[in-house]
Amino acid sequence: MPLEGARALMKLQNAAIDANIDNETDLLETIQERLPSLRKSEQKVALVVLADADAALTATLAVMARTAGVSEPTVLRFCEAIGYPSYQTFKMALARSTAFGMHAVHSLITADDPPGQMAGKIFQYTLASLDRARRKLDMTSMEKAIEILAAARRIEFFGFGASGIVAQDAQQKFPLFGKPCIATTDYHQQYMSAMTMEPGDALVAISHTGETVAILKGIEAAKERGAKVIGITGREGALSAHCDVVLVVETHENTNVFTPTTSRLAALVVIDILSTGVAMHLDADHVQLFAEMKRSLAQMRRTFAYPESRTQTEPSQDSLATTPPKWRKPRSASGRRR
Amino acid sequence: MPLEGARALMKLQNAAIDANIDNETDLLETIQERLPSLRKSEQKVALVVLADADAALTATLAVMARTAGVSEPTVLRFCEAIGYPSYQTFKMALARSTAFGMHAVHSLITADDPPGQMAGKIFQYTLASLDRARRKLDMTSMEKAIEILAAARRIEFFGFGASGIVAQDAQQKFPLFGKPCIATTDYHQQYMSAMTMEPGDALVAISHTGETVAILKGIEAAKERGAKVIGITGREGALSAHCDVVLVVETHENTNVFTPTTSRLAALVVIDILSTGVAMHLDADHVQLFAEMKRSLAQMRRTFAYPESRTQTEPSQDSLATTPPKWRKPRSASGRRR
DNA sequence: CAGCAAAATGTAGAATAACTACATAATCGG
DNA sequence: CCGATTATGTAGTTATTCTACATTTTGCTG
Repeated sequence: MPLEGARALMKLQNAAIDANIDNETDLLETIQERLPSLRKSEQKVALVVLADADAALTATLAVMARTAGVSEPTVLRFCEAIGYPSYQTFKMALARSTAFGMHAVHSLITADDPPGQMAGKIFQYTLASLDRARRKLDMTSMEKAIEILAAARRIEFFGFGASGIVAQDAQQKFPLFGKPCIATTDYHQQYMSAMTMEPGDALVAISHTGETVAILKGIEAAKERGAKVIGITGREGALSAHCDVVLVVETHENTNVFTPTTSRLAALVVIDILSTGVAMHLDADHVQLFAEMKRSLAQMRRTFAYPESRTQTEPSQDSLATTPPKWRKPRSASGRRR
Repeated sequence: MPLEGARALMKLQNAAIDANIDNETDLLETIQERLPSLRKSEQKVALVVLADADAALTATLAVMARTAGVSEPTVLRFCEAIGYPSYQTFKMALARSTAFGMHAVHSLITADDPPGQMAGKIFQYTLASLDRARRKLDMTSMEKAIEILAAARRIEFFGFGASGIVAQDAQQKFPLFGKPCIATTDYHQQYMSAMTMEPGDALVAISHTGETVAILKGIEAAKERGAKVIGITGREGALSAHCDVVLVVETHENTNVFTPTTSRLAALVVIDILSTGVAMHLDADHVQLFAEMKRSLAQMRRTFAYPESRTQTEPSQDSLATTPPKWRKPRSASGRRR
């Protein structure tokens, strides 16, 4: 009797975990994690799925049971244990999570791949990495960061190497919303900038490793001067300790020479989100201004263009929505969403 | 009799088109395109699927038939017409293609969205855009570009604005493989660089619009001096005419103020592919060199790091594969792959 | 280590879903 | 308006999923 109660409770807890499975974590990853908590013959099923997810997609319940060497109901019980009410539901979820082949990421790029295949793998790897970043990103921190940036008088972006590129990208974006902003990729200049910061200013420090000492020095200086500091990094580390808000952008690890660097791409998407978030805090006038700027930039390109192409109209750039933002920070303490 | 033959032929042609459906084009897009060629009651089914793809995923054949107001076999005939042999196969394909919600892209970002939702939409939009770029990218041109870059003595990257960022990213990548390479984002410097180019040099011109006149001037100058020119652009345009190879990176259009600029991200992935392709042309010595460089960069970061984190080892960076590339251009005329 | 309880797995058959052959209705050219 | 052809629906067959129950295995206690 008490054991049954305990089991029921466990089921309930599982259900609670399950609730966020379909949206937020990769199914294959989940199966891997739960493997030890599964029953022996359910594990057989799990291993078959992990071994060849694509095959599992086309497999019928009977086939699945046979290849795993178990009975059909066991397969069903496996589905239930993972958090899906039926075999079909499970297969659908599996189809979704293997869409861009998180699983295929492990089929690394080798020197033997012909170019076409290599390109496909790089795209796949990139997409999978971004998807991972999406799932791992903490929205509460994101909201906090947006609040800080929206309230800031001016914004500084610090970064070296690939992160420097991200900083420069940010520099191109934020001023559009009337937010003075500078990207600095030189150590000395960074330090100088940091020393001139004041309360009400914001510093966005970008460092994939989170350990680059030069950046940390800049952060400390800015912090002492009373500025707010937002960190964008690949993992928790020395950087985290010194920031008001840390955005951890988790991508896949660089496992061999040929795997592309996806961290900068994910960081760029984060910049997109931040800048859009800040843009939403703007009032209608600014949005109008922004729309006009975009339009006239397009115009500028056309004017400078070759005669034969001058007639060609730019269809997309002109159809700019100018809806004023109705949403504005609802309550500053409303961080807890989802 | 002859009509039956014609129909059989048409089926065959459809099958030929179908062959690349699952890999290369988005299913919902395909359904939209084929809509007019479908029979009346099949169209009803198509509309139901397009209206709510997510609902279609969980729907059983009977439910599907009922909501569309047709009979079950009609739904099956619809699946066949779209190119899938069975309802199950179709559903799997649907699950895959809606994984990152190409369909949801049309649910634009509005000022009313709370931050969490906005971030989700931006990620979704970005992923969908990259996926589109992947499908539309021409591998034959890609291979040609890699050949040119691998053979080049030195490489120049030209770009303005967002494309300038892409150029700088390239500058950080290519030198790793012992390929002298410079990114130039200043018009005058571009022109000067172009004028000093020689046969055997390569210019990569990046322009999303493909109409920016300043870039075109640079291309012409480089071309006259006998350099090879590769263009990276968002669509066919004035740029195409002047390049040896054009890489068209198609993303989704910028439809409103808040949609992020995904073109630069897609271009960055293309740079990843190009640099990896060039890296594969290297001999073992260079790969070794590259691996060592990566290792020592990690070492450098550690040395400069804070004391408390010095003990922490960098796990991934050290496990670098050093397999020499076995694949080298198979035949220069073997462009036709896929 | 026997023996019992509880959990784990399998068996068999009921229920449901997908598919096929054929019949009827709609459409179109002459 | 009629016949030929295509489009759609009906009904029945086969395959698949699911459920209730039986059997085996595991683990624990005297």
